[in-house]
Amino acid sequence: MRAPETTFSYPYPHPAVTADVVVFTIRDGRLSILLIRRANPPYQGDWALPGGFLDIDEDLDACAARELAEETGISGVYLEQLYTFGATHRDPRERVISVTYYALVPQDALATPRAASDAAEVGWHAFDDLTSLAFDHTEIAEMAHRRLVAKLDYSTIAFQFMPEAFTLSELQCVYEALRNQPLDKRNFRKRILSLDLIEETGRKRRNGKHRPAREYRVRHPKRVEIIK
Amino acid sequence: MRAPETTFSYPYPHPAVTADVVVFTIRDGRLSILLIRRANPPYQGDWALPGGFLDIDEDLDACAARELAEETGISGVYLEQLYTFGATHRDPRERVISVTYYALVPQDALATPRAASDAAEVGWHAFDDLTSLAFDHTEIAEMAHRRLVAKLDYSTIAFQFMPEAFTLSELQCVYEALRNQPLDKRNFRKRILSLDLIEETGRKRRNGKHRPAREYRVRHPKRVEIIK
DNA sequence: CCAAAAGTGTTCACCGTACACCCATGA
DNA sequence: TCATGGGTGTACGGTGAACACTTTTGG
Repeated sequence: MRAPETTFSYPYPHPAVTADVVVFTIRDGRLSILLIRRANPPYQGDWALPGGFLDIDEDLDACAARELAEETGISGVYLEQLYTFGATHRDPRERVISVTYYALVPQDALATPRAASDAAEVGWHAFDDLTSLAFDHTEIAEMAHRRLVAKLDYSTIAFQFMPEAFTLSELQCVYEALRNQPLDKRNFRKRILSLDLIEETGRKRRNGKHRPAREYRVRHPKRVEIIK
Repeated sequence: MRAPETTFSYPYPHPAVTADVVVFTIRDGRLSILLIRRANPPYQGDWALPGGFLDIDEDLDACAARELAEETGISGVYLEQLYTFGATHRDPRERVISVTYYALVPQDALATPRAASDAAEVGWHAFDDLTSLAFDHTEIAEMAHRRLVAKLDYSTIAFQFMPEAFTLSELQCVYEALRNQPLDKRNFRKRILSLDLIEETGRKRRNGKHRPAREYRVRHPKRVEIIK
């Protein structure tokens, strides 16, 4: 550390620090992310990730959760740190270090996210249709997507997208949306059930003019963690 | 973003930002990390990770590389961002956000790292013998270790520990040190060679009173990347 | 009885694992 | 000739992938 230890704090200029969040969900069978249209310059009118400045006495994780709640009304969801972006001119106003997170929101939990005062608009956007976002947020969203897809293979992260009760077909749709490819129904069900992670609720889901599907729930919701 | 857009910069206090690096190598068949004994308070006399404050016009990655070079003389090695630690009181002096990295140093490249002016001492320590470090650096080192071990399974990261020319036995020692368990020689060689990533140099290594070992090198040193 | 999604087993190829002996060299 | 690490092949079991038909309901 280069700080002169005799002074209270490091005497050189400090950068600003923000937490920004890539919020994923599955809507209509498509992976989607939540964006905010910027009400003010820079990038006024562009879509951006929810996020904001770190309070000086606030933990990083708490900042991400708070900004998410303030700007979109979403709370209580899976939230994990992704990466820290700190290129020197990523924000034209001043030096800003962005500690980024990604969040996974269950399919049903969303109704409509509410817009906060400093956001002109909040909305879900299909990930595949993203055009360019404000700042370096496109790059951030792409990294979050790569991480999410990679984690599918060695974790049970996909369950974070499910409501409390769900059917195996719904779960399969989530996997298919994330991988962007169809899966074999029999192999999928075999693999999921062999994890011994979900159990039948006993109820059935009537969903149209066809055979009703069994409902399942996660056995121990507290620890839907990495398996492997 | 909550910043009033009419002012040039965010008017609330900014935290300090540091880059800290967990430097790994293999010494005498043991995974080791490079530590610096702190010359000044806080934690005076304790061992800590190399690292230091971010310059206001410097990229994060550049800061990590610079601090590593300044404090230990090591440069040109594999360096990857790990995680960002930002608990509110992790540094007693002021609010400090630590963007952490880990580095992998080839076995031979090291002679002795040189100590910088503000470090009383620099030295390699067997990872398994670590006692507690300054700040939250123990936690950081443990996370880096978990990441390193996890990456062994789906990447070719272990080659970063190898000098330009090496034998298969040496490579196997590296894997064994990282996993902390012995591997079958035949299976190991089969797996490594099937990657088609290394080639014989044509030379042999004479290393005592026994059969000489073939030397290998990485085929395309530029892209020893994730394989899977 | 027809349309639509739910539900169900078997076969095969591949890969990771277990396992033991001969080879080349220096002393 | 002996001690030491270098170098080699096969057999087995488990896992992931391919693949098609019957069941249950609503209209």
